[in-house]
Amino acid sequence: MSDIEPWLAELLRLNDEEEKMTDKQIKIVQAAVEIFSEKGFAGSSTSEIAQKAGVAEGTIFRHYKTKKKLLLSIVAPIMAKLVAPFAVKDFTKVLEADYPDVEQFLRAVLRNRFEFARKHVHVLKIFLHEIPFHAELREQFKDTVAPLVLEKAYKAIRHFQAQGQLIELPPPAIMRMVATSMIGFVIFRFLLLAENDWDDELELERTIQFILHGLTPRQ
Amino acid sequence: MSDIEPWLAELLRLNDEEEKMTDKQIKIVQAAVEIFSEKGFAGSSTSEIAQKAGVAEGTIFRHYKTKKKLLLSIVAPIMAKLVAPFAVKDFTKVLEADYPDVEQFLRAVLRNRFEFARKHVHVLKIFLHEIPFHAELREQFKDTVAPLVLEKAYKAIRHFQAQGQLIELPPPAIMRMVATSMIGFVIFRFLLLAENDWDDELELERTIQFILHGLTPRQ
Amino acid sequence: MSDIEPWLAELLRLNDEEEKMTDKQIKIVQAAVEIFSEKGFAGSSTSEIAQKAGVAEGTIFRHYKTKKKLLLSIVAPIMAKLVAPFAVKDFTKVLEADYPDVEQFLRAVLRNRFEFARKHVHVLKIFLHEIPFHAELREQFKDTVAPLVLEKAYKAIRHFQAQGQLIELPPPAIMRMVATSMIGFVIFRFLLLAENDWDDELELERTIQFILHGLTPRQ
Amino acid sequence: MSDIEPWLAELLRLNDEEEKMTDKQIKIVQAAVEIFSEKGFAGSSTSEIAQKAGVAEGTIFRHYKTKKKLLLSIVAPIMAKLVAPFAVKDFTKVLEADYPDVEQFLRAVLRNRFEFARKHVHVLKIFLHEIPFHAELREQFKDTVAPLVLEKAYKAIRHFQAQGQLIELPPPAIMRMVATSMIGFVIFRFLLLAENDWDDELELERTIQFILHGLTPRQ
DNA sequence: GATGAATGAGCGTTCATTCAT
DNA sequence: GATGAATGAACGCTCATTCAT
Repeated sequence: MSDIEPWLAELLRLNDEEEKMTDKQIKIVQAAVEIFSEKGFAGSSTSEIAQKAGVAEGTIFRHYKTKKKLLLSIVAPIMAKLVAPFAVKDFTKVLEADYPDVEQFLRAVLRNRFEFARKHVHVLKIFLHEIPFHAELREQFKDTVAPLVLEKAYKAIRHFQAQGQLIELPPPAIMRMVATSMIGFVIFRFLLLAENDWDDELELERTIQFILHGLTPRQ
Repeated sequence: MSDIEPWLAELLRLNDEEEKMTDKQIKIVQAAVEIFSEKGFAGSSTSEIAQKAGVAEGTIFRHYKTKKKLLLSIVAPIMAKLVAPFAVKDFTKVLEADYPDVEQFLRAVLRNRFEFARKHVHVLKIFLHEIPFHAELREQFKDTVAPLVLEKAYKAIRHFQAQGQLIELPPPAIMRMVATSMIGFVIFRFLLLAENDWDDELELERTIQFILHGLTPRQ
Repeated sequence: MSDIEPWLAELLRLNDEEEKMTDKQIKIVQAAVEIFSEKGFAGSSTSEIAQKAGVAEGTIFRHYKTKKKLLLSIVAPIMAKLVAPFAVKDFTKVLEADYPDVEQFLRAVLRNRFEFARKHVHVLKIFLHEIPFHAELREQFKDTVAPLVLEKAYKAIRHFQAQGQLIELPPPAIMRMVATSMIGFVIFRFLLLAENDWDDELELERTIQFILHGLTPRQ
Repeated sequence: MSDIEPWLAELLRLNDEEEKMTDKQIKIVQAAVEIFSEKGFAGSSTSEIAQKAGVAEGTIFRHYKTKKKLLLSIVAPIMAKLVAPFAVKDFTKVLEADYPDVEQFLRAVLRNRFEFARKHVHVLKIFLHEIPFHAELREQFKDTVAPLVLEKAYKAIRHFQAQGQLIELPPPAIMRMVATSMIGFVIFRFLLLAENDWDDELELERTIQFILHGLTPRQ
């Protein structure tokens, strides 16, 4: 039995097909993630993936008819997972019950997605890199992922605006500020940071405070 | 004489080698920028570039010994330009003389870099895409570009903190928030935005206010 | 039980091994005939055959160790069948008893082989196509099939020449004319003809008359 | 300068592009003809052709974008050449002036096409083999080649029928008999014959007499 | 300086065949 | 007997790069 990494298991569980995956198939995905994230899709060769996975090159094509389908099988599921927290049905109830103020809500979301990013850095990196070059990904994002999360996010924004906890900017503008700061935080933390003194807790809190100060009314 | 696009002229002027560039060479760079930005470096072929540029394949290699050097000749100069505003010698004097408060300074910088981004979207897109895959670019950025701009930026931050115009966070943290919001704004505007009602002036101002509220002390 | 087509049953009966053939084996042969005849041997893939036959790829190789042996198992038997009418022992007796004149003999042979061709078009097409590329087939034809039929055919030709019913050309020449016209007729009818008004009976008779006029003495 | 074989020169002259063909290109075509005719199109590999031609594999694809286009560039021109004798404008005049009786006409055609076949055996073999598998070839044959030759042939047949030199069968039937015997002769001579005592002149004359006796009225 | 034919390594993919289950 | 995952050699084709003209 091969050592299937936890993040991979979780990502694959999405499809409910994980069961069917053979040992070799998992090794292929694992190798592909590493190599794609290191060299980019177009810069990676299937022979290199096969070698790293310890399988014959033909084996890759038995499971994924083309190199591109291998990419999509890795990258497409991440999108659903990425916005999963917003997919709950009774979103408004959750809001009211669990998050009395915007700070707690924002902190919960940021923390949760930060953990998610930590688990899936490699796949997220591939996703960010390849989305401009693959129409299928862009379409999936625009048609199914983005609308879902935006709808819920705007609902939350209007909810807190009604309570006077957020300034009266149009929800898309607020959304943009928050998303930008969140994504910027994640990119900085996982893609740029190489070394030094960095305290996740502290910086996360600073980012939250920055967003809150930027978006809450001064009394 | 070929129609050399203004942004290209400006970018190339950097090297002070513009003079030496032949008509064909300019066409090559122009074609390469278009194709690299559309398909990524690894996904582009030199033959396609040659075709779009209207030159023979060999001509590309006469001017740029390798495909990679062609990329670097396009992408490397953008880095210097990107941080040019911070390269003035008497930075402190400029600060004191021209920007009495942080809002004006931030607005000036953001506006200026926004114009720059508008001119160089394609090259910037290539730059963002390729920097993770090319050590030379990363090195150049870390060794020459980043230090210069960070030094000046920290100086400015400390300057405004000393005047009580910025909250007392460590300069790198402040820098991160501002940079994240700026870059996020630019990416959103130029890479994601497809269509709709978007007012550059308005959104720029909103972004500035967001940053300011997030980073200035409440009285 | 699979629907085994009559022509196939007849062809396979040759080997006296028909009994041993499993259901799956028959499906494999059936699929192989269709695909070989449509795309040629070299242009067909075993995986496509397996798919069309509804069996696993491995199953083909359990029964026929190589792709080529599958071809030969289909094509080799057709040769024997092709010349079967000449394989009767007391050929001269049959001639004297049943065919008083050359016209009746020729008509009988042509009709009979025409029916045979109708039944086995696909396999015959494969045979014609592959014989130049497979030494085994060529050898089998030259060493066992051709001699047998030629011997009998020459006997018949000499028999009718002795009776003054055929002109005095060397038997091989006569054989060539007849064979050419017969094969030409069959190819035209089964491989070229796409559409139109064509009356088998009429054209067959015309062909017979053409051969007879060409080869019988004018009084 | 490479030794360009005469038959190849003649075949290529068709296109009036022969001039433009490089030395290597000719070697490629020459090697392709040999290998295709020996192993069939699907059974040949481009690497083998390159090796035999003494060029790099890439060179083949610089001149012929695909393996199939290489095949077509060889096989398509033969069709036009094949029926060239019927392409003369004033066909009826030629008939009346040069061929007072059907025997002379038939002999002229047969001899001429026999010489043609001698020159182009290899390419003709490829043509015969590949026509069932390539729609382009079939279309070209049905749409442009066949109609032209049939029109002229039927004209000649009716011409000789009007003079009482041919029996009153429908021209297509007559055409079929003649074509079958001609093609059969050629195939027998060039594709089947391996060795022995065979006198071209004698056998050609026998074939002509066979056709004539089969198709001319007995007085 | 510019060309484009030529190269050969390497690409993604398919293939006939094997073998543990 | 039947399966289908696995193989790795070979396929058609593209690539960045060279060099004689």
